[in-house]
Amino acid sequence: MTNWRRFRLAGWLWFCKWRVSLDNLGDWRKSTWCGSVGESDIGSELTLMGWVQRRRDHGGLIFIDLRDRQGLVQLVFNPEPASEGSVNDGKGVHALAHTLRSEFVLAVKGIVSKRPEETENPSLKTGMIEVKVSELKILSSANALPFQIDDDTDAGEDVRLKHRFLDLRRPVLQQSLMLRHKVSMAARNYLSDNGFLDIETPMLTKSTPEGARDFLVPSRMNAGHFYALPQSPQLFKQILMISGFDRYFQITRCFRDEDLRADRQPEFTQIDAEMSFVGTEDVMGCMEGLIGHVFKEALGVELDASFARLTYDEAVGRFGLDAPDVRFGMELKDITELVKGCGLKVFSSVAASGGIVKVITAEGAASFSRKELDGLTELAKTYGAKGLAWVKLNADGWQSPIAKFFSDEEKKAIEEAAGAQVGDLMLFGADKATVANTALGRVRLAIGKRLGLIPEAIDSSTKEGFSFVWVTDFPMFDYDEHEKRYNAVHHPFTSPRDEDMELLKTDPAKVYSKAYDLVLNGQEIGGGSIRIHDPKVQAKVFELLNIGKDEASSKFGFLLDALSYGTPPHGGIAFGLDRILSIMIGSDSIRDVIAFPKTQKAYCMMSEAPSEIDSKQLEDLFLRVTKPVQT
RNA sequence: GGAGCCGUAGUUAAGUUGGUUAUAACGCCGGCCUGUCACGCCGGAGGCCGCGGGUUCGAGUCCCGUCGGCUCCGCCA
Repeated sequence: MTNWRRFRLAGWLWFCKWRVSLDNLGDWRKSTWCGSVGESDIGSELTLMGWVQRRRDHGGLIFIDLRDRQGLVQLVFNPEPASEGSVNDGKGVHALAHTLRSEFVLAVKGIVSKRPEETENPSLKTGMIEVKVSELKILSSANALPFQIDDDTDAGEDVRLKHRFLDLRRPVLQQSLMLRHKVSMAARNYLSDNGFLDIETPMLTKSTPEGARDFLVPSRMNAGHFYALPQSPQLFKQILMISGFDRYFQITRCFRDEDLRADRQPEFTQIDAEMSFVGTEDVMGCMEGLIGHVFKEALGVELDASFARLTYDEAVGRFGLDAPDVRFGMELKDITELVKGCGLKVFSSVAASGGIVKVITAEGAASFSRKELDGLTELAKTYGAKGLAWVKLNADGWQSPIAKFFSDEEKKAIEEAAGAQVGDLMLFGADKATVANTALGRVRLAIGKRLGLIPEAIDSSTKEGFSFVWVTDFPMFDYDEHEKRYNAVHHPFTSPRDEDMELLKTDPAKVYSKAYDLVLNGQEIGGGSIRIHDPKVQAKVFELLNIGKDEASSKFGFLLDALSYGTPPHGGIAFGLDRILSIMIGSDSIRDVIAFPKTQKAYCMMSEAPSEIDSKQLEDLFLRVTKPVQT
């Protein structure tokens, strides 16, 4: 490079830095997505727009990976002059390219060319071609980034959530949200094609202290009165059935002011549907069609036409949980009768006092270390178990702290009931039924993971990755020992089974409902029921739930009123869209499928909501904050 | 309400028994570089060790509290 040329270039670089104004888009329009440029475009001039993924500046040659939602394409900047009449002459384009940094937004015109021999990049969709840039516009510059825009970025989730606008540029999140769009469109199309009408229900609605805590909205027009954000459109969709719409659906936000989990956000999205003149099988059948359509459209996976069924009692009895993971066996076996007279007091006394003793057998797990067993015991304890007895079945018999309490006959009978072979590990839960089932059910899942029976990453390209099961026939009520009253297991509008109607009066604890949950890979992804359409039955259920006449009429008066004006038998279901998606993409957290999720303290790290408000706003709403502001 | 894990440059991490000037990688800034694609090479800047208190001659390190993130129990009809 001559001194003169060096001087000219230095001048250009100085000019590029000095100039503060960015280029205007002008009449440039993109001709295609960066990630969609292909070999068929070779030879043609394209206009591309996107973000600078990475710059590889060789001093002479400069390579830029330009990114948009479809992918990357390599731009090449040559120092040679470009064609006449371009917005920058060739040297200008090249010099300008030196100033490019990560996440600058560019518009370029250039010729698509086949890459020279040996420089193709097979790991890139567009790796056979590159774009030789003749004209460049810098539409926007960017500050140094808090983290790399990259699928395997190493930044923590809190950093990413604070800069969610950058996080969302990562291809993996772009793809998740595109999948979300596909799922939601497929659901809409299926439901619409099957006669369901999309009808909106209010977001400002009535607080119903039953169930989850409400998010409340103060009413300026009505001092001291509050709306609640809907926990679900439950009552409104039933009203729509009573109004004669016959089939309704909505993909809608629901709000619950409860503590968060990996699979629970304060606002989440339901695919909500309701149908008239149907029974449980009609709803389940129709929804199998919905789920099948969604998986086909969104993932290209052809599911079985119908899903497995388990009653609630079977699910809890065999798997310990009402959302069973049926991808593997290791079922719970009841040995209460066998241990009634055994020498181990923990077992015999539980058996004698109405509790249950159950066992699971982990194949080949006799090799588990003491540490692993302790870990499983700790796990069982978090679910209320007092401990977790274990037996390693070795060639020479039981290796176990509890071995000495059992006779040879008892051991043999237990092994047989448990289906245990030499080399297996038996784990026992002894407690009241709910505790023993839950604890063993959870231990079963932990061992399933440990033994690889639950795959670490599911294969979302085949139906084998997805294990659906309906859980039906839930109990109507469970008894709240603290408050000494019945609670609705599903919700207070769920219909009892026809054959159990009489039991409502005599033995409510034995009444089963027409409720059903859909479980996918051990996670509840949806649930619904046939509703009560007889006001007399509804009144009886309220009575059992200890909801008095006045209370019922003040909380649900409009529904009770509506029920008495000609109500079709009806029922429906709601799916957790976020949960379905997180399973589809193999994530443990629904935050990965929500554009702007909140932290465990229900805080948005990007917008910094919730926040304090100024006193004028409070005055308008007739509110006074009593919490100490800050100490 | 409770349990556990975590918090050190922009980011991710290391930091010994409590002991000189707190390391590294990536990123950033500057220079060189015409076939790279995690480009390469040379140089440089960058720190309230989350915050507050305590123990100590001395604290990133030990103790107490607190704030924040994550996971879980309770809660989520």
